[in-house]
Amino acid sequence: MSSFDDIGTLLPFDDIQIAMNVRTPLDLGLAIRDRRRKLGLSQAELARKAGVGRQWIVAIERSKSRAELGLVLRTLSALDLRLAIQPGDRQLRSSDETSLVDIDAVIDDAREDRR
Amino acid sequence: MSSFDDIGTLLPFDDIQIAMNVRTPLDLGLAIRDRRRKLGLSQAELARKAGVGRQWIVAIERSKSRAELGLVLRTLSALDLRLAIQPGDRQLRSSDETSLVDIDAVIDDAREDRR
DNA sequence: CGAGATTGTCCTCGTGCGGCGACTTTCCGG
DNA sequence: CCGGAAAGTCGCCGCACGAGGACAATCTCG
Repeated sequence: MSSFDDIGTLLPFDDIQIAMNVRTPLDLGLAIRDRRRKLGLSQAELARKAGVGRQWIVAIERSKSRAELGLVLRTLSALDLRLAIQPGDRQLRSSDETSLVDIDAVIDDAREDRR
Repeated sequence: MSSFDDIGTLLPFDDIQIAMNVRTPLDLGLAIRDRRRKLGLSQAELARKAGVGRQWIVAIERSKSRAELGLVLRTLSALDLRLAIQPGDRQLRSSDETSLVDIDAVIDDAREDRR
């Protein structure tokens, strides 16, 4: 799991992160942990502010693949982080037949459950 | 610092969306539907490419609050969309006591299940 | 070195997700 | 105006989520 795939995970942790791509749950976990620490919050505090269980924070920070969206959004909000959708790199036209993900790769991907 | 106070939700659907903020599951649903349409994909096709059930696409496009993160990421990937985390507007210092979300608001928020 | 906080694990339990099949309804072209 | 595709609904079912309690590791200070 190379930390630096592309643009993701860059923008060091020094002070502020300008932006960070989220391709996998791992990316998200790192971002959350990083931010939480910077804000000087404990997992318990963040959990309370975000309205989730403390356990859940632990799990999400360690790249929980199947966390539910609502909680993620609340957590990010509690950390004063924003989620943005941007167009990907691949420039596809209307009826481009690019095999985006495809079932095969997905099944493979589905294998990566925990950790 | 951020020159763009509210980059969210702007940038119409005309051709391309430069960026769109995701504050709620609804935002996500709209973005997905919009993008899918532009790519000329049916829900079934997208479902197959993203490796999710067709039902799930229906649900997510109509703002499903509790969808799981992994599927969302796969779907966005299938649509060639990127998720990015950005610092929020609120500039908090280390031990800022800003009541971010707080349990009360959360319970309230939890009420908004479907639609 | 010990006390308290912080983090991580294990467990149980209830609730709902997500996939799938089967329809129904809406949309759209010819 | 008809027929087929796309979109949406309903029900069933297995399985994992997420909360919370109890504890075990760390960490951090005084």
